[in-house]
Amino acid sequence: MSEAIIQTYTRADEAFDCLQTAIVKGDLIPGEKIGEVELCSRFNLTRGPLREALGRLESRGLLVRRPHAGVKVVSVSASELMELYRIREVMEGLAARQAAERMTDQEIADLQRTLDTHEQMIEEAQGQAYYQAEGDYDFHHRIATGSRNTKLAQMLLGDLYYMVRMYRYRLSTFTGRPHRALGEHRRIVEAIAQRDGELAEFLMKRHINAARLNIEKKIQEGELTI
Amino acid sequence: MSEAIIQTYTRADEAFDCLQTAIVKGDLIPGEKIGEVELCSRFNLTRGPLREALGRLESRGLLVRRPHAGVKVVSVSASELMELYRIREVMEGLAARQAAERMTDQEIADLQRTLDTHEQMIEEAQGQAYYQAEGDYDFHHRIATGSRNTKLAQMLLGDLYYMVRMYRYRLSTFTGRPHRALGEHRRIVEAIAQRDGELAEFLMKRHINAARLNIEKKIQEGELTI
DNA sequence: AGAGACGATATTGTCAACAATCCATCGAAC
DNA sequence: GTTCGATGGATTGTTGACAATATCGTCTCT
Repeated sequence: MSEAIIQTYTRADEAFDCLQTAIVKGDLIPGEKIGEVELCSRFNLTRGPLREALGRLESRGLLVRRPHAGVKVVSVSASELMELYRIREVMEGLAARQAAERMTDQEIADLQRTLDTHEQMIEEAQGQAYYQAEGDYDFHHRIATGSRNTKLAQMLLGDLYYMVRMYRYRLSTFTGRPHRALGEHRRIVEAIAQRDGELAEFLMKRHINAARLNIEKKIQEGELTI
Repeated sequence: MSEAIIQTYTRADEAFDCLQTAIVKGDLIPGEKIGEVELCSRFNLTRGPLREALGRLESRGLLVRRPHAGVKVVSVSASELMELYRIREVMEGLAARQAAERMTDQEIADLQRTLDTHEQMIEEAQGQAYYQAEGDYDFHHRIATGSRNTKLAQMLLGDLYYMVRMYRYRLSTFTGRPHRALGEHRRIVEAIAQRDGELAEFLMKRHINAARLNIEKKIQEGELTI
């Protein structure tokens, strides 16, 4: 019954979640050395589960560990962030194509309704970047799971998005092209609704490429500093 | 100044490597439940480092853990294996394109020499699948690192290849199209040498797609059972 | 004064014992 | 005979203490 839902959470899971959100939100500064005992007292944990969580986070690339030297949050350079977007481009392109082939009509309808609420949020917030970022995340999340490709969704949602979101929180000023992005989202969903996988892939790749170029331009103009 | 800095090996690293190779080589059967103490006695470890390694392996998707219930090696279905190849297709396509843009002339020359030795191995072994598999792995490994895309290489070499190799060991009979694969490898390297990233991406995607179709056909014909 | 070496200290890596939880077997009731 | 429930055993999760190692400060030598 509800037993299937109740996943008994272990201390290590708790530690993992705490650390992950702390890293993403920027509470733990990249490059800074962190002591295990400090982390334990900060999150009310003991070192056993903490070390297990550290192992998981290291394997996901969110932090690096040198034996006997401590852990530090990974610091990603601007060029590395651009590389992340290149990876997103091809992977989410695949996700969009497979989503067009496999999403149920129900899911597609939900997705379209979601875009409506996004549009409303944008108009209400009038430039507030946060909602746009959340809406964008929501959209890509649904496409990833809609691909029905377990490993693909796992890599996108478990690895890449957390690293990208790390930067969204940090440079709180988001890309700032909400209307344009929403239009691109709409066209992608349209292609998915028509079951045109090839077009969906093309549009998604172009969408992410545009976002990358936008960030790249702002960095070169000095508006964004990483 | 190379990374000759001896990274002190910790017990957890040792456990991680042992378990990973054991899973890949098939010493640990998918689906089977494994006790922690059994693993400890098998690899001469204590439970502390072992649990840390288990956390890493779980986060990489090589095994699943249910709290208080034990761990088991992940069992991937045939369709999921095909999904893995779809992911490889787009990611290695990107790797090939970036490799064409960024590999040094020296690396490309090395890569071409590597293919020569592969050809020799194939002729000598005359159908021995093992060498072909190793050569194939070697080739794709070099392309991934040659992309100079740290995260991309990490995802390919750290996640995907291990899951794919898991199956190569298990169904010891490999794809069995060594000459054809070698020819495709040669054309990819040729494109890289000419710095034609677009062509390299196209050829790499077609190469992996062909491998996927080959395996898919054999599965449908009943020659391969997963 | 600068550079290298040495040692103290604090931090990490490891271990073995304790507590919490699940699974299987056994028993009883329908 | 079958199904449901409880209890015992085994296994996992957690904890705190112990051992190994890197860093930092100090000292000496050039």
